[in-house]
Amino acid sequence: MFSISQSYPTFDIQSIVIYLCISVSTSIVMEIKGTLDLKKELSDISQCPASYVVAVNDTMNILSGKWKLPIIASLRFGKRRFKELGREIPKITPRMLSKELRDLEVNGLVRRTVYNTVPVTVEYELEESGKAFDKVLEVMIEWGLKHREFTLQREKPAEF
Amino acid sequence: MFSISQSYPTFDIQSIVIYLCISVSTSIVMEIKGTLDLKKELSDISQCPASYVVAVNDTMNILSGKWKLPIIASLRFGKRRFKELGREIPKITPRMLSKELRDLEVNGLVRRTVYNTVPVTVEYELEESGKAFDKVLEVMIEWGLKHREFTLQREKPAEF
DNA sequence: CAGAATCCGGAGCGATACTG
DNA sequence: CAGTATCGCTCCGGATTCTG
Repeated sequence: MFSISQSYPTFDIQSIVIYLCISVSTSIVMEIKGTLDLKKELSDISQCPASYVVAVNDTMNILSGKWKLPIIASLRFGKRRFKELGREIPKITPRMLSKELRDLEVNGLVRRTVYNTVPVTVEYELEESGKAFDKVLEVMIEWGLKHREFTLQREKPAEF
Repeated sequence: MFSISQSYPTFDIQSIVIYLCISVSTSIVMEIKGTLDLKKELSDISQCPASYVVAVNDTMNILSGKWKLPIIASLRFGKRRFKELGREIPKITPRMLSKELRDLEVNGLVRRTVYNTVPVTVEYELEESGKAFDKVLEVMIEWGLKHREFTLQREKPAEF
């Protein structure tokens, strides 16, 4: 629906990598997050390569944690209540479900709605960003399939 | 360069999610990996939705670990020796560098070449899959930027 | 129903020292 | 140079119990 080159003309995968080296060690990322004015950061977002680091870091935060993906996956089918999620996601405990849902909520991927019923009803659903996360999943699948295909070809050359 | 719909016509993000629920809990994935004949798996790869789970799991294995991304990032610039990587990636210890490099090697992302010099010289470089991983990074960046943009707009609506 | 509180074991990672 | 070996800690996540 929209191409990378259109939206972010200065996108250059080459330029990010050096920043990535220092990114995941969380020092610089935290610095940027903490001290920078958010509005200013937004205005620079398509120019500054450092923003790429933050972007990757953001994505990694979503990916981190054992249950984030299953939860997002489950919510893709539509609104879910706490217990429903617990049933749909095998082996997850209420503690983990609660924690991961809160993470996703503060990160703006999931919207939490409380209804004044007795007892209380709580519904979770994906925000725009949560739905857009499909794109990341798609590429992960695509790469994973390709990678497997490639690896199998290389590892069994003498079989034929 | 190639679109998902072309390469994997049966690709359906909807069908994967239910599988994803059980994927990251590693039970089914391990089952598939261990018991299935690899050749058979390869032939089914564009049909079986379970392969999506494995694919995502593969990608997650790459993403896991604090130093995998920095290492890949560093290797994108070309061949590197052990010590060079150690210098380019801040704060990484030889122990972790060694461990993560071996992980990447057995997963087929990095090729390790030993030269018969005195003392020994070892060079690391990205395999095809490693280079192709750019695509994943790109989308992560794209999503991260969009996500930030979207989140900032939502959180500061009354400012104007 | 929708969680919070507490306890606890293991994996992941760091620091340091050593080796072919 | 290119790693390995050992120790120790932190924190993620599981199990269980309790609450508004």
